Amino acid sequence: MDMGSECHHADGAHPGLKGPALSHALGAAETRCAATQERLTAPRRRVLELLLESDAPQKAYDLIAAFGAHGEAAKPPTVYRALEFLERLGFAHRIESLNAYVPCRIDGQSHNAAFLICDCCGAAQEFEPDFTAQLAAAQQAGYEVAGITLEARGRCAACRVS
Amino acid sequence: MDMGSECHHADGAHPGLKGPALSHALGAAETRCAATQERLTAPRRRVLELLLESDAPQKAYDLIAAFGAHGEAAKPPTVYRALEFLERLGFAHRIESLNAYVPCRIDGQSHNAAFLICDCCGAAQEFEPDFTAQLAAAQQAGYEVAGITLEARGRCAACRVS
DNA sequence: CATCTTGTGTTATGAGATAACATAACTCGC
DNA sequence: GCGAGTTATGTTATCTCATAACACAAGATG
Repeated sequence: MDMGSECHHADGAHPGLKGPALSHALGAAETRCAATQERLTAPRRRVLELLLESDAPQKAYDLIAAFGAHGEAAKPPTVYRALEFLERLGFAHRIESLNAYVPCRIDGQSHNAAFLICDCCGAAQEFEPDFTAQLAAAQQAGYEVAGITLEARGRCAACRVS
Repeated sequence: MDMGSECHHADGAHPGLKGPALSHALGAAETRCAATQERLTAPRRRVLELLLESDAPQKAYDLIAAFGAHGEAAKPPTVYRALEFLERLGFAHRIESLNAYVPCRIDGQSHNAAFLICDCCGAAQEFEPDFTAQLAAAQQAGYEVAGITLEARGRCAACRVS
């Protein structure tokens, strides 16, 4: 992952999950899938695991390279299909401006997402979007909105200090 | 440009410019460049012209193919550089979720943009964004925001009728 | 247990974007 | 005008990102 060139701050905001926290998050995903007749199969679970473990947005080919337990790469469709599934169920989001993926950090799955992306350290913090104003504008224009994504770039608190 | 598979509505919202209207828009761009010591060189002007003429978001390789006056294609860097320039000056926007480009339809150039994208006919309507709520959320998280883009997908008024 | 549907494995290729380097064109001071 | 510095372009090659297409396997349903 390209961290930008300006600074080398660690991303303390989302350290990535490991051990029990990781297992718990994966278990919760299992539960939610079971409740909706969806199948969290091995490759899907593995990709979600990789996303949850990481502390920064992951490129598809990073996931492909890291997929195998012993260093073997996956084939691209394996990972892209898993990502498609995870996005559909709200377990992951694609950050368009980065061509990268993050696990969803907000509880209830929604088709909307909003990110604060640090140009400096590469961190992407998800926040609960309030799209009231934009939905009103859309309605006025006669649009029926199916989903909104918002991506703000700038500098995070840690990088502003330096 | 992929128009989606569901419908075949024409995009009446942004018919694309031609003749005097096109010349006027290009002239205005010249003026704004002159005012800021920027150079609207031939390739930049040509790419802006192609964007203004079109009635839908244009893929980079569409622009590359259409670049030459007599059907010859441009080399990719020619068009990508022009797009970079046009984005920097606020004459064009990239729509991340489409990998496509549109001319700016809002007067004052800003680093923010918001789009309503029709899944059905492919139209992308720019609207004046009110990011008050999101900027407040960003500030609370300690972020210094340099730019925001918002992309809403759904169905436009014309496509909802059918 | 036949069949339908959904998911996976695999190969190949398509689409989107940029690195690197040489050349040309502005611009500014003289 | 003209040399030096800067900005833009032309060109080749390559890199990154994503999907089409088809065969096979696994779970679901009657």
